[in-house]
Amino acid sequence: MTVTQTGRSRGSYAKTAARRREILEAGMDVFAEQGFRSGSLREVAERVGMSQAGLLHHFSTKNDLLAAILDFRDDRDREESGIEIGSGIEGIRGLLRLVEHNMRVPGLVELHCVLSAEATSPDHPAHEHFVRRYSWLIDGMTVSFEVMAREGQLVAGVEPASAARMLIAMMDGLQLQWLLDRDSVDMAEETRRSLRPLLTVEL
Amino acid sequence: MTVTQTGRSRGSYAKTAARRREILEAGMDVFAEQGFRSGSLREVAERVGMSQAGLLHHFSTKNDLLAAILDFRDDRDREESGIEIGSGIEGIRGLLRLVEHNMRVPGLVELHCVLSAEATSPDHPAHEHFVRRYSWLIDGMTVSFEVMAREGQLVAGVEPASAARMLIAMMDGLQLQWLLDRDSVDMAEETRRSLRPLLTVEL
DNA sequence: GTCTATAAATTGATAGAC
DNA sequence: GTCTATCAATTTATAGAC
Repeated sequence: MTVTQTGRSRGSYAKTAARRREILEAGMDVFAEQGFRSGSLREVAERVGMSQAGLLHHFSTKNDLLAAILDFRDDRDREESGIEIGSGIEGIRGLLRLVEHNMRVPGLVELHCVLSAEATSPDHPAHEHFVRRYSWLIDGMTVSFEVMAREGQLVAGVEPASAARMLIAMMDGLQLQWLLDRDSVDMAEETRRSLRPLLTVEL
Repeated sequence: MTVTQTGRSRGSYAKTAARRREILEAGMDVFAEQGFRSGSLREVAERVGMSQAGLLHHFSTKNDLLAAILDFRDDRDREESGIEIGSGIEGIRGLLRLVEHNMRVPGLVELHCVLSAEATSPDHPAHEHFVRRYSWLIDGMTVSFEVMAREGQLVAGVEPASAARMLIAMMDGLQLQWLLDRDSVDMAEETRRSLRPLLTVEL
């Protein structure tokens, strides 16, 4: 695509991008605290110090903002786990790194917890997103456990598909417990502990 | 307390109780689908065929209705699991019965999933309720696993407190996966499978 | 016990000035 | 790019008739 730059300075592009980013972060906070349905654009706008109409210049509908947030979150997760899914034990280690990082960002954990629960409703604007995400994630982890099984890293009798489901379920359930009482749970340690009886190797 | 019955027939009591119950059930449906914060009293009222003001005669605020729903749900769970928490392997079996029953009532599973996520927010009207509920539940299951450890029903090296946390986390996480795609998961079977490596006995 | 009417607040989105 | 003003819809809760 050829773009003809007509007087629009790099500065204004950068500023707009920075503004979008600010809105994105404020949106994540608000939707984490109140959920998407009951979080308001006005509240998001206030937190970045602008009017609600001003916000809608950057994201033209509330659903647009949600979509941008979901993309942003997925990118971050990929960076933080730093690994392709489905790559044997390194896939599991990547997920554990993500859990460790999550314990430093309660807001993001709350966002995931609240949005994924809301999105179980078929008419929620993020429903399809979460259905796809979980199917992708569990399929990928199943492949990882299959690879591990072939390399003798899995205890006999452990079903790769079940182990994958179990690991993801564990992570989600621990997040809920952690959000309700942060001091009581070490998510990463509990996750490792629950994997140990399934593996013949150390993580 | 002495009550002077002045003309009020038994029938009208029964009718009121039945009405409250109808509202309760409709409320559970609405809050399951839309969450508490964004579910509306009007919608609940419509589903039982009455006006929103009429509903408020039975539950004088929205929070009142929520509190009644939470109590009702707890009673049902106790009945359905049919067992005291903290009683060894029977405690775990009770929980498994509850999981089996839950697969026949998706609405109740969705209600729990959505409300517990919403309630991680400290200013949510159900926050204290869920904090207490989880601490009670995990403490109780910890005792159950401790009893099992003493009776040699636990594999060596399994921490009762961790096993308790893990079991609850697993159940919650599987509920989320099940709500997003009901055909893909057998919650009860997956839960049993995840417990097997921890026990020296059959469930 | 249930209704209509209404108050008072909040919501997402649009129009148009600057 | 941001604002003010505004619309139309929706919310919980109250007042008061029947």
